Amino acid sequence: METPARTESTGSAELPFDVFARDCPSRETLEHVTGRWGSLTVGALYDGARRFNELRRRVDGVSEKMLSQTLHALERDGIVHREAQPTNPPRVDYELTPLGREIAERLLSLIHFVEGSMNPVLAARQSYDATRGGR
Amino acid sequence: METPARTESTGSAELPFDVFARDCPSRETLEHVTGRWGSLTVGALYDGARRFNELRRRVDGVSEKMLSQTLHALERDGIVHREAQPTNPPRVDYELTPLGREIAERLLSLIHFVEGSMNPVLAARQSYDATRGGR
DNA sequence: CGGTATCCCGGCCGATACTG
DNA sequence: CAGTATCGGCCGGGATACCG
Repeated sequence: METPARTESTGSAELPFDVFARDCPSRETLEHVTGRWGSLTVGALYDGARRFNELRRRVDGVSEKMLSQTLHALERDGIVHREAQPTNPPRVDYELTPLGREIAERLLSLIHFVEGSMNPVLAARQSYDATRGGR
Repeated sequence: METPARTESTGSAELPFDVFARDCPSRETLEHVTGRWGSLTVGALYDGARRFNELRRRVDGVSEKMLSQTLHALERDGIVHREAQPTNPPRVDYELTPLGREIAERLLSLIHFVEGSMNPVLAARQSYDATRGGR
């Protein structure tokens, strides 16, 4: 595994990869992971391996195309492992890699916090809308 | 206004808001926070208050329109606080609310981990592309 | 079951111009 | 400086049809 080099200050010039820079590849990977379907897919896989249609049911609202596309991007980034069994009917399992698991932990921390913060958020929205009216 | 006595803290039991459900408002807020510009904007504000164009420079590549739109969504959700001073020239500061700061911590944990994982990610990409041949 | 290929629409997003 | 208004391209993403 890699060394947990402690870098918590933003704007640090020490890291070779800076997500705030427009051309940094880390921005792409971050979007794969935080994107509309990426975050939910990674989150759904944290429980364990799942099959395609199983995943599709869990990530409510995702289309076949988008799930397939999302899984490919995540597989390419080494976040998801795809294991196909040449049986009939075919069975394919998707599961997080060790890297993916670490990402999922941090993602779920965020997701759960957001879920638990929705009452304040909804209150803030009402307050905002009341103040601004329609504009 | 009557306030629900229920705590908004993370109770491991069944949450009223489930991001995996298609119609849950938490999914919108999650997207505001994890979206292409939302994640970078929240991350950039973790250091402290910033002015509009200052923020625009920090979040490399964002347009005025998208930054404005992103900030409005975050403000409406109670994640960012906007403070305008009626001076000339005008000066407007954006800063995270306490809620926003908690979200930013979790987001930055993810961002920094992704930045620090880019070498394995890039290696995985090359391996994937080599296998598939570039299709 | 587990996908890929194709069509196509809505809206995300950038560019530009304008206001206070 | 701190935005809003408008236009237009492009692509995210849903629907459908089709393969192994």
